[in-house]
Amino acid sequence: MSAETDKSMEIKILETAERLFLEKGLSLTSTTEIAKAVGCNQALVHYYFRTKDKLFEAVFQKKIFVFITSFMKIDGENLSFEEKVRHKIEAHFDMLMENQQLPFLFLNELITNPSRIKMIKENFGPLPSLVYSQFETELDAEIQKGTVRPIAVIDIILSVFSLNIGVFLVKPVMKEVLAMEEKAFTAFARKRREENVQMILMSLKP
Amino acid sequence: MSAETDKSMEIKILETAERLFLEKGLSLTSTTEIAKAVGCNQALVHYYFRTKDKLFEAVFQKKIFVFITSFMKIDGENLSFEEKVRHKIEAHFDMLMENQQLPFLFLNELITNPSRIKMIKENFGPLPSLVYSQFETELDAEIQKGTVRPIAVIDIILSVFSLNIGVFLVKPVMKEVLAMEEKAFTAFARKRREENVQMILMSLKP
DNA sequence: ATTATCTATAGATCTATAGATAATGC
DNA sequence: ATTATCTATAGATCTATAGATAATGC
Repeated sequence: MSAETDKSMEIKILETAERLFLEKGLSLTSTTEIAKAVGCNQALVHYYFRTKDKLFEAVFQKKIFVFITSFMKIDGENLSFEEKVRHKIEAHFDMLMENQQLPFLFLNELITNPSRIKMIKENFGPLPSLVYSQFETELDAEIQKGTVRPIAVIDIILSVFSLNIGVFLVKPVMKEVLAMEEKAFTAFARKRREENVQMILMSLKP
Repeated sequence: MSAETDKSMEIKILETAERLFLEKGLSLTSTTEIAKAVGCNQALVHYYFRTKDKLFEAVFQKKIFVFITSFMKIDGENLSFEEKVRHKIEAHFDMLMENQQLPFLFLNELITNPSRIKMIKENFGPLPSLVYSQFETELDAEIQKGTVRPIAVIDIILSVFSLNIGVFLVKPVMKEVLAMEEKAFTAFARKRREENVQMILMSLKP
């Protein structure tokens, strides 16, 4: 009895759905296809998750959680502000490295179903905004001290998101146009990780 | 006889398809829906474009063209390197401002149909790489002079793309989470335009 | 008894095409 | 005559559910 067969069907369905949704998005993945990949019949998918949309929501929640928490790690108190910023950027980048299709999944949903964003907001409660305002306090202190130029948190976050996510969004194009192999891309991404950190840190200089 | 009725059905279909594909992507737009929006029957869509995929390709080509040419404008010779870079970033940003759903369309296709990238490559011939290598020459000259730190063109392009596109990708989230109106977003985007220019220019400093 | 899994099917799409009719260009 | 437009339909999905059967927990 392999580990695979040990897993409950419910979990197998969820995991397969996750894989397929990440590969091809919600609308191009059918419950029929999920069932086929799992090795059960299509009715069972609906037995456990009722509707395709609820199944997707379960996957989406999991992934949103991974995404959001990566940016919320609270660092040790003994680090300098610059080091804290570096760690946050790197944590975010590393999460993306581990979950390379994640940006595509999110962006896809942003177009087709903006209402799912509301769901995120409601489900995560006050934790993200707590972390946000804590970072804001630290940032403002640095600005007061004159070690960081006046800048809003939202601008920093947007720059980090953009630069980090951009590396993975452009991946299919680079692979095609520059005939880049997976290994070459990984090397490129590693360089970009540091490049992104440097760009952000430089942009904070007064 | 309004201007609308004057347009040939073929053009009306193409324009409507463009609008719907940009709004909801390829897979969520049916030829039935396009026909309904145009005001003709569904068979006519196929009469002019044979398949839904060919219709999409026609739209996609047009949009890719807009996207690529925005980054290829050749500036006057009398501008400094820094000013040329600024102009390129701004041209790219302005094109996105005018075509805000474009990044979503592209990213959507990157996931579902990476082979369409190949099509782009083949259809545009050597022009993009000519502009690319001309920019590379100018960049290398600056690096030689010591006015710009050693950096590859691809890194600059990726940073510009990421920062510019990021503004529009994050728009639905900002509108939802920060309850931002269209007007507020436009103001935010205008600030980001200059912010992005500054970030790139700073990152080029030796 | 309850829960998990299957078979079968209704009903709603959707794409693409065949074939009929209307409009247009010589 | 040729081109544009329509009606009708085949065939392929796909989602969701009803109802039958098998497996499991007391």
